[in-house]
Amino acid sequence: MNITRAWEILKENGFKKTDKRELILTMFGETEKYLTARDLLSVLKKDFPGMSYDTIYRNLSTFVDLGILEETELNGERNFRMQCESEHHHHHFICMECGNVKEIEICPMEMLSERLPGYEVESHKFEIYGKCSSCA
Amino acid sequence: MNITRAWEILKENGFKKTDKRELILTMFGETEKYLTARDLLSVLKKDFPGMSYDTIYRNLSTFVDLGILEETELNGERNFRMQCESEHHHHHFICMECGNVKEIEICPMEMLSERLPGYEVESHKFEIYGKCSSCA
DNA sequence: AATGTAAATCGTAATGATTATGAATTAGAA
DNA sequence: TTCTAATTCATAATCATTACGATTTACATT
Repeated sequence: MNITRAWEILKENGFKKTDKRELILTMFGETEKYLTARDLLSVLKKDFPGMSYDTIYRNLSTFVDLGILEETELNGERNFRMQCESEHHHHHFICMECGNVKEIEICPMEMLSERLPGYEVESHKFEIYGKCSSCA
Repeated sequence: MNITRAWEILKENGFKKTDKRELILTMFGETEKYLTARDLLSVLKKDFPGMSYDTIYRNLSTFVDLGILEETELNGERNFRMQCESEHHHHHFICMECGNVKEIEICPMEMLSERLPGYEVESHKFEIYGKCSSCA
């Protein structure tokens, strides 16, 4: 996902172009790591001292709903990052040291669905945590 | 994990036998579902009106540390349940309707470690959510 | 059984993340 | 330029969780 595409999606869904959204998207565009609401606010405060959590969280929710961002929970905090370009379903290795994310191409559900007769699978979560090659 | 074994572990580690712990363990012993701190308190308040979250959370942490309970995060809340008897590593299907839990014997990490050269895997999370056969 | 002491609990307050609200501002269409 | 709904601001409320000092309790020891 790139910023241009993000704006397209926003426009298609009737959302307006604001300087706050611009900055938030820019921040996500510049990193592949997961960011928290706090991460964003601490940076955005510099340009917009009046910026409030309301603005952050409201936009994060919008972006997740529109598939611009993806979300996960780490240490009891919601974390967000740009939705992956990869068109195919995949999972993540997350480095707990530097925050870098590596895509895992394999999905365990492929070989598992047949093992759950009668069960209706709605979603699943598969994430690996550890140290990336640079941090290890 | 049964309650008798839980008390053994507590005793081994120098923890005392209290009526609060007794009730908490009983609640977990009666269900295979995940419970939240709120779930516990709402029931325990009946027997101990003065019971506080401090007591609940302190004991939940203790139990998790000792391997008596296992923990997961669902909808932004910490959820706990009796640690599975199964001696071998496994994962869970969790029914979002009734809360029932089914053990998944397969672990995706087995066939994945070799695909992460240089990466140091510390932990992983694999959970499946949906409706169990009764609820589907 | 009485005593001593560390552990556990109580009552309550603090914290941290997230959500909500009403007033003021602004983007973008008309 | 004007209008209006969307957005933001400023602030407060909520919810889950953690912390703290005072009190009580389990249980080992005498």
